[in-house]
Amino acid sequence: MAELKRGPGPRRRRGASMLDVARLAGVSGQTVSRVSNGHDNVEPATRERVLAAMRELGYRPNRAARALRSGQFRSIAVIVFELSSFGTTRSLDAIASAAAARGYAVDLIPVLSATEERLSSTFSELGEQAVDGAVILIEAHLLDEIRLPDGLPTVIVDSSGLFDYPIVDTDQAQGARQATEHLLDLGHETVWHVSGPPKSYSAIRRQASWEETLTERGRPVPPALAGDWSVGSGYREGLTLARNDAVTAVFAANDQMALGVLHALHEHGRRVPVDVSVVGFDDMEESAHFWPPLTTIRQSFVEVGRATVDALINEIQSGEHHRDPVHIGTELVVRSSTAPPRSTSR
Amino acid sequence: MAELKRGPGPRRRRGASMLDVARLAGVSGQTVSRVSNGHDNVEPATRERVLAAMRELGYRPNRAARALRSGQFRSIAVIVFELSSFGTTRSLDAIASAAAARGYAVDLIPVLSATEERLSSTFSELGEQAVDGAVILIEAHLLDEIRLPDGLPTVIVDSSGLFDYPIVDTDQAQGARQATEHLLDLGHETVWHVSGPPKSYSAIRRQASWEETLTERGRPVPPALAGDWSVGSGYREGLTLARNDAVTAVFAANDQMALGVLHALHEHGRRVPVDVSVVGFDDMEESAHFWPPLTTIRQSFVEVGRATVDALINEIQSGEHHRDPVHIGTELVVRSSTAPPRSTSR
DNA sequence: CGGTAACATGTTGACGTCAACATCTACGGA
DNA sequence: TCCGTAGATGTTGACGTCAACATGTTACCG
Repeated sequence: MAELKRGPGPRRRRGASMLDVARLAGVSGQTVSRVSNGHDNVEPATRERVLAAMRELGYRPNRAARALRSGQFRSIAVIVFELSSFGTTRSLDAIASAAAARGYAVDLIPVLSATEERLSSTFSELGEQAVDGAVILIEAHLLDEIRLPDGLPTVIVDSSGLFDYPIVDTDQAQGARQATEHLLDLGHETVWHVSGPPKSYSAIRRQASWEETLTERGRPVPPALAGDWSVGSGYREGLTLARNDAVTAVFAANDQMALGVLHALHEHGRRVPVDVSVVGFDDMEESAHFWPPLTTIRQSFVEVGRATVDALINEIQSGEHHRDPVHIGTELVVRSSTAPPRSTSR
Repeated sequence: MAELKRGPGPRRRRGASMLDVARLAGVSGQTVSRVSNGHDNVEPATRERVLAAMRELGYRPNRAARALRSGQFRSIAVIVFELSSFGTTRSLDAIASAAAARGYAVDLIPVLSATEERLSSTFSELGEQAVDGAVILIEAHLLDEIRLPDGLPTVIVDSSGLFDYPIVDTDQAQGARQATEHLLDLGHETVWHVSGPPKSYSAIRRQASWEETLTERGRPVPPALAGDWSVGSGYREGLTLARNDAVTAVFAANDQMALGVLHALHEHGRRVPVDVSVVGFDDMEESAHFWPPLTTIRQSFVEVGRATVDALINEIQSGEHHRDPVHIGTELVVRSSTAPPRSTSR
């Protein structure tokens, strides 16, 4: 009976392993490992032979095996709510770059917005992810109902400080103060505020600082209008502001809502900045080309991302828990959406 | 001499393993594996005991071990150039969601924009990533100089079709035709075009389709103005258009550039849509609140993401290579930035 | 009441890597 | 000459999981 011939061994899909390289180079697997990891106790000639074999076989170390052996995945999870928000996107970008620079991969874990119930299941699955740590880019309040996996190093961006995790964030208070003071300094009697979602700590802090600044200066504090970061909410609240002739200065908690406010003001024929001045927060790329170009508060997402990754990787590698919050400074960018009030009434 | 007491065994950082659970439940590791994977050949009572043990120990399967055993990582890489572009962000979001729904993790691999040289190194490292496949969200032209890892299933979003990888993309031609025809139907003599970067295939196809539509209708084809997707470039080219009184209709290859064009037109006192009509492409959330609200072409990033992930996972699991490009339809969204020309000159 | 199918459960080994330890070689000093 | 030593290289086993196979148990059949 004819033998079953299967060619030169079963064509396995997997790539070449260390042992394949070792065989080809006529050395032991361990030597390949040493070359692969750049250890220096290898004869130059041997190293050459091994490298050649690697090249010939297209050898790539298997990360799964490495991770299994070392217990480290060299990758971190970033948990995001949705990417539509400008800030989140930029933070993610910055975090990914910073992580890559440190040799860590980034696992993107999206949480469905509509079905928040899915959140907890996502989190419970997080424990199964092949990651050494996690960055939470979600509005922190959602964490109330959530149990983070025990023992997984975690850093939160945007938080109340109520949680026992390191926190990295833009200095919200500073930014809101800069925005408010800029408008007051121009001569406005007071400043109205369109806030972010009432459960976001970033939003809360921006609002608190706006209020504080007004109070310090002895100005009346108008009721804050609650938005949700979206352009649409800015427009909605903007309509209210547009109808109120007493409004001469508005501080929106982000640029997107500021855009909505501009839209509403335009629709109602209120001129910007002649009748009403508007300030945003974020300095997204588009803001310089709004009509009129938007005065805003610039925050450094790159720095936030770098600091976040630093804090996380530091905790992963040292096991230590840095509780000190890190705050990244902000900068006022003046464009043409702000000007002195038409008639300085006082 | 006193013994070194170290408590109840060395406190290992690693979580409980299958064997720990097995021991606690008084069964073999294999039975735990069966419960863990939902096989049904386990006595209900035993299953209960195992589940209880899992709960008590907080057991989570180790993905590295699973991956090593099975040769599958259940994760895919998404290679992005930068996240600043709206389209990329939305695609990424959609891909991440679709992948999560299929039980795959997403590895975000950023490629530095400034140092394009880093690109190839990133790619060579890609082989080391613990992924089963890759999605390329980069402008495909960058791939010319790049060697993709052999044998790694890959899908390209935005491509010329020159590569031997499955391609998924919005139907650029259809969208550009809709935009151009909308303006012509309003009575404009012809349509000017601010294109995307000349090396992006999406941009090329939008431009080609714009040109073709004009030609079909026997209209003059003005020179295309080359932008690079950014607001700033839209503004720059917009200045040229604003100075030219012959321009009554503009089709910008994306909403961000359209915003720049609006800015330039405003600055030069050209009214939109009275003097000039403008159409964008993408329908980003902000577009409805530009001033005036932007008429644009809506593309379904969700569908593109889903189709991309489907194609990729399909290839991963079946090993088959679908070469047919997938095109996702577009939709014209009419807002107030377009209107008939002031005086229908003919 | 032996035989055996059907099912629950256990045992073994291999996936690829690398730390720890074991050998082996070459060379210098006494 | 012999030993010690340093450096190169090899051998072994374990990380956690799961497919394949082995064993045990029950129950039903003729």
